[in-house]
Amino acid sequence: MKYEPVVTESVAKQIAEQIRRAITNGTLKADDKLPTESELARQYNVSRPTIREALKRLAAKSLIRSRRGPAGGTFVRAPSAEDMSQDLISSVALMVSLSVFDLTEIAETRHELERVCIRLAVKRRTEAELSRMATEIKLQKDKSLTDEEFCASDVRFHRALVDATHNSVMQFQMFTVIEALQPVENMVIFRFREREKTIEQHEKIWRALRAQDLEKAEKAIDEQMVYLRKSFSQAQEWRRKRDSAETVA
Amino acid sequence: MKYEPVVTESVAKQIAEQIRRAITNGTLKADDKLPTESELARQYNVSRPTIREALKRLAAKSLIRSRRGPAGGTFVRAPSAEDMSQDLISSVALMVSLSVFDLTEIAETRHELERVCIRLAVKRRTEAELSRMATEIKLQKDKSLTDEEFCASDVRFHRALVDATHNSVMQFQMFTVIEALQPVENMVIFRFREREKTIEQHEKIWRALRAQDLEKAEKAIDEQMVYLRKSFSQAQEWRRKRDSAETVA
DNA sequence: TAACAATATTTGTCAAGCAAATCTATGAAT
DNA sequence: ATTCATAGATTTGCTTGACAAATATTGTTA
Repeated sequence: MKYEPVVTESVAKQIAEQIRRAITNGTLKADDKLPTESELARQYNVSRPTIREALKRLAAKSLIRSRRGPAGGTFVRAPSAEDMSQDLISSVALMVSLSVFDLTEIAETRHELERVCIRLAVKRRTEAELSRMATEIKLQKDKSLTDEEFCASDVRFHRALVDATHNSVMQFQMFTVIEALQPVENMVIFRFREREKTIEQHEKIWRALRAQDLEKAEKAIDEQMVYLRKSFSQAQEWRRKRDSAETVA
Repeated sequence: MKYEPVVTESVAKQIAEQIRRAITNGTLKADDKLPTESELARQYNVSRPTIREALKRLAAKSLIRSRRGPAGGTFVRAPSAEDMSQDLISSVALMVSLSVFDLTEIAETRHELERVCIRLAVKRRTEAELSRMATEIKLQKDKSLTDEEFCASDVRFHRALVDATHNSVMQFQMFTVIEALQPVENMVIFRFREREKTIEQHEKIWRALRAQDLEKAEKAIDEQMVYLRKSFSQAQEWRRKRDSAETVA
């Protein structure tokens, strides 16, 4: 007979959870130093390897960092938005590769979020973002750019657009979907998209943003997305054909 | 003189990263069994505790799970959207408590995302979601409900609204901001919001959704958010006063 | 045949210690 | 006296070896 998975959680996990709570509820603050591993082992009445397993769990979530040496030890680390963004992006990438998330849904979400961004950006964009975007557009016109460089510039352009919302939560959310779509988007750009058309759309967005013309801006975003989706389904079609060809062969 | 933090990453971290990549790129699939810890230790030429530290890092990200016994071992676990959502929510909650994210920004993001949701939901809502929402509205009218129960019902109402988009990525994103705002929102409801007004707004949203009337739906959402923000700033004001009073005392 | 017990396998934990990093303080050379 | 090098001291990183607990399998007995 099969046993049900045991309910008792490992000591290491419990300790990790306890420390995590201490961080969450403010008992442990950023840059606070935890006791040494030996000290923790004594306090919790467990061995040092067990403590280490607990700490590694927290380190995996970048809640703590450790340094060796006399002034070293384990310190609480305030997770930055960047850290979390990176984590989230890699998780989403994994789920896309496992087909948990559908690319079509990601594309739709991106479109809708970008519409939101443009609404906010039209109101709040500063010269800083406008000039960042202008720089990228200029760069994109350079015919000697490789496809990789062009894609990277495309990402930077959209990042500047998101930054123009001046809302860090919005940025956080948006980066996730932008990055999750990036592999496919690169493929699309490599195979099907003409640079001229992309640049033209970027310029439309930029002009609308500079003029703070919401209507034109939304139209530009929609147009861009219609085009991206068309290329995107072309790419999927192409990939479908290639896959079925491989199956036959 | 201070040393720069050492560049060499720990062996355990490298191994964890290697296994993570194997999962990401499909070399290891869901429910695949990894070699035993001893076997891995032999393969990587490290000790078992080191392997365990690596595995615990992955377990912390719920990429693997372990069972004891002869048929036990370490198995690759396909992370579900639920897992990830939970992870993300707890991370965001932490960052809110550390003031990395501003509540005003979260509120704005939620408003904008909810506008997006309503746009999609108006087109795609099914009877299932409509009836879930109706159930909650009915429940909310029960005067004997505790504040906690009322809040929980409020969350379920909005969850149904998000589900009506039938876009799992959108749901994923939305749950994050809903949950991140929840503690404050509860406080607001407890102290400042009148239930009748909240219910009235829910009903407006529901009717617009049933009629698939986009204009009315957007208006209802906007109205709700104006009200929420007003209560929200009242609550912040109240908290500010309480804090400064404490400082004086 | 069915219930039960022994056994093997695998993760969980412990113990003690060495290695590597790195800060601090001491001492030597200028 | 000041600066530089060097020798501890301290803390994490890692190893070895072993035992404990969980649990599937296999054999034994009623």
